[in-house]
Amino acid sequence: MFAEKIRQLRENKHLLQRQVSAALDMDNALYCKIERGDRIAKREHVIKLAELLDGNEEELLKYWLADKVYDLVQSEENVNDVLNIVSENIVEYKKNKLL
Amino acid sequence: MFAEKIRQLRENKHLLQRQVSAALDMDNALYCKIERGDRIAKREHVIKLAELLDGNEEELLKYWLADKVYDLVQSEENVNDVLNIVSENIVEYKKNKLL
DNA sequence: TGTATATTTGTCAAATATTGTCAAGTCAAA
DNA sequence: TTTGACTTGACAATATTTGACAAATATACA
Repeated sequence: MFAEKIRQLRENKHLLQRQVSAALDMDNALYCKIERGDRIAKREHVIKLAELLDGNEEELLKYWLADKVYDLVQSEENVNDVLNIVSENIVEYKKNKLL
Repeated sequence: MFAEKIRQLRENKHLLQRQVSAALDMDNALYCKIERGDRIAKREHVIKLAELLDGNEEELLKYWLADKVYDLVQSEENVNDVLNIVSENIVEYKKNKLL
């Protein structure tokens, strides 16, 4: 998801992985893994990527987070049940947060 | 969410934290934190808890995971957008997983 | 009040997980 | 067959999470 998006963006700009990873001050092996989805980027990298590749930061962050969420729940049988519990209880969660 | 559930279950059985934590072979300070929601239990502990407190294991696991998901996304503005992305792409995610 | 027991909190060390680096690998184009 | 881009795997460096312990607070009750 996130991986595909940044690859698209990079290719649209005709940039090499090497160039992007240099701009992010990151080993290109690591960038490669991120772009292939076998490593998850850090939040700060997502933000830099959005800027660098002229992507929509908010959107990229959402896909990046979605990947992390999936990562967390993938082992569960009924992923949707879990997502629904979260969704239905957001307000409640926020309340408890204040304590 | 998960925290409240296990507290309920424990109180229903008239057990002390000390007793539950002993049965789980866990420091009771740690169990206390879990029951208050300031620490997240390990999966194995959730399973043992379900058994010990006569709770529904599957349900407890779902609430436990929901907490973890919320933990992950709470900083994001539109949590529901993120959850929807996951939900809508589960099939797609599973496909990519195979590679 | 004073004592005993239960729960909660803070801090630090140990365990685990994540992120980054390096060297070696594949692949395609020239 | 050399070159450049990308990929992979193993390991090192960091960061995060979990657990242990001591001390603080709360609750019950003689």
